[in-house]
Amino acid sequence: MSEQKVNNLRHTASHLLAAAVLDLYPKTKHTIGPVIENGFYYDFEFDQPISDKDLAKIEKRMRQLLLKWGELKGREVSEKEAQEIYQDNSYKLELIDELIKQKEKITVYESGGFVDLCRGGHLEKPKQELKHFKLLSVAGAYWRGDEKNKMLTRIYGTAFENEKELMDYLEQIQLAKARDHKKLGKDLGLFTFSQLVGPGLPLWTPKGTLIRNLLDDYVWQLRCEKGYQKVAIPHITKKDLYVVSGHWDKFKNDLFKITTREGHVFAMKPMNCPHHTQIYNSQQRSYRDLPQRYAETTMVYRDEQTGELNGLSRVRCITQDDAHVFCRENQLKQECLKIWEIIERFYKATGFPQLKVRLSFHDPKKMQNYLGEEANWQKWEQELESWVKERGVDYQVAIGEAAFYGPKIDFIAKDSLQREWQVATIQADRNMPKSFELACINENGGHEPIVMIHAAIMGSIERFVSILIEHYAGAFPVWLSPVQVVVVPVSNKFIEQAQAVAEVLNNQAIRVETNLENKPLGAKIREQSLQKTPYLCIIGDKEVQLSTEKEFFVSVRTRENKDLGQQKLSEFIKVLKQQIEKKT
RNA sequence: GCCCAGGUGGCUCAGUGGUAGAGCAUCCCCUUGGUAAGGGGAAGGUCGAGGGUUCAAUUCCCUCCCUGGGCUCCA
Repeated sequence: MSEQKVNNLRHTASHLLAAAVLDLYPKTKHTIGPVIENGFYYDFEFDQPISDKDLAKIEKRMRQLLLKWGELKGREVSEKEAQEIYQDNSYKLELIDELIKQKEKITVYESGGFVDLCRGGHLEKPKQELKHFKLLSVAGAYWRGDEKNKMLTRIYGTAFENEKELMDYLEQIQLAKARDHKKLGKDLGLFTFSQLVGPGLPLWTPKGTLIRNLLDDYVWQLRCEKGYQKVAIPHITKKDLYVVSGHWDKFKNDLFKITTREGHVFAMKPMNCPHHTQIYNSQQRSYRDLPQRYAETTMVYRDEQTGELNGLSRVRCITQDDAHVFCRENQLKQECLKIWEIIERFYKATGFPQLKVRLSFHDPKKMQNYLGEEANWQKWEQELESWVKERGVDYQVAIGEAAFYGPKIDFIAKDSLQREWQVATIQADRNMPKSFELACINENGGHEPIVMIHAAIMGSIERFVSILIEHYAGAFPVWLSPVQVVVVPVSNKFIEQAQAVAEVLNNQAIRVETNLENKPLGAKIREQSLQKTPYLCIIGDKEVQLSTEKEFFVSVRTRENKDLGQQKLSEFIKVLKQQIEKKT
């Protein structure tokens, strides 16, 4: 089905939704109802609260009204007529005013007695073509997306050309729910939240911590190869640091502030770059010492509004795998490309071989949001774009997505449900070096301003782990599995042998557990499957018979329900180690 | 922060104006088993917190806390 047709389908459905709502709740004011990815919505001002329990009723009315709907007939109306139609609807009047100001034609479309301000694009035969739609949820949304405006009630829905596509889509939503990291994180015992500790402050269990550390160790391994050095900084600072960096001005409402007993204002660090500049600036730097590459995985703290918090995806304490490179202009490209290389290797190993590249640029219309001169921004952005072009990768440009201090190369991963997540980032920054007067002594003995690169591979470890959990539905690759093997005796006659096998695995640095519970094998297999442990080693009479003094035999079973049969323990360990080494 | 919906044992959920139930998990006993749940028993909850209405509140009302779906924001 063509994209245009789907859009028309959904656009028509949104009109029908508005018609049904006005029919059921005549005092409602309808506002706008665009088509979005995977569906449509319509925003209303209701005179009474609407909840998702009302959706079935509205959907039913939509189907009733549809019986009377023919083609939506469009016509141009005069300014006066338009204002008359919507005399009681301030939202539509605002839209009409805008059309007038922009000297655009005002058109309305009508079907089944329902008239809506619209520029067209509908189905020709709604009654026949609009069959497979569903209302999905109710939400609040500010008029025109501005929090200063009134909050309206948004109804989300979707429509497809045939029943199968609709059902597939609804199933997709269910699938996503089943692998929600908040659910799996609990089921797999990776992290938890405590009401005493507070919202947005995850607590990591031993298993979850293991995953965090494995990921972080791998990032460090890759960075180490590129000449990075670890640094460490305190988690609070005098406010003065952020006044100089510009963060105080821009983000002071989002900082956790601390007043000392002597009345000085401190803040929990919301990012690390200003601290790192002070390490760079702790001594005079020769051009020979550059680049200085500092890496630090550390938590930052941001006073996010409670409504913005969500599982691990959005938290108040974020672990960043942060790095800052301080270098000369002529080293910038090479350093950025090194980071790019790290990013590619890391995402390949974590199951995202294809990354999309996004250039996040400033918005020329909103220069008040950025430090520095616009002409410079353009120059810096062209520079980034030229490197990306040189590498010959596809990319998109996102206006207004830059950091306030510089443009970014952002990397976007696509997960197994085809959802996209912004992950790694490389940012070239001349503003903060200027604010902190970062320089080096160059070949001529002069002070030369330097450039600073901000680079995160995972970005936020919390968020990255949440993406990984959902990407793998909790079935992590062997190298990341908190428990790689569970050893299970068929009955307690074989406990001793099971423990001996586990010890061998443990001595080979395999993460192994034994399951000696008083339960039948089937129950233990079920547990392995639910916990997504990659391998189960089964020890029973047959394995004991095969085993010798020098060599244990085990029966191996995978979490994918495959029986790999009896094999030598040493052979199994070899296979395991290969998988861990190759990170598969 | 804003709109809507929720919060009942560790988990998933039922239920009621007269202070609570199920399944799974836990613990104990029996069973000693071969590829997704063996059987029995016990223990476990001031029904998110505080206030109000009432003879009586987990249930009705208010405030707050927390969670979810969105919106706004995101260095």
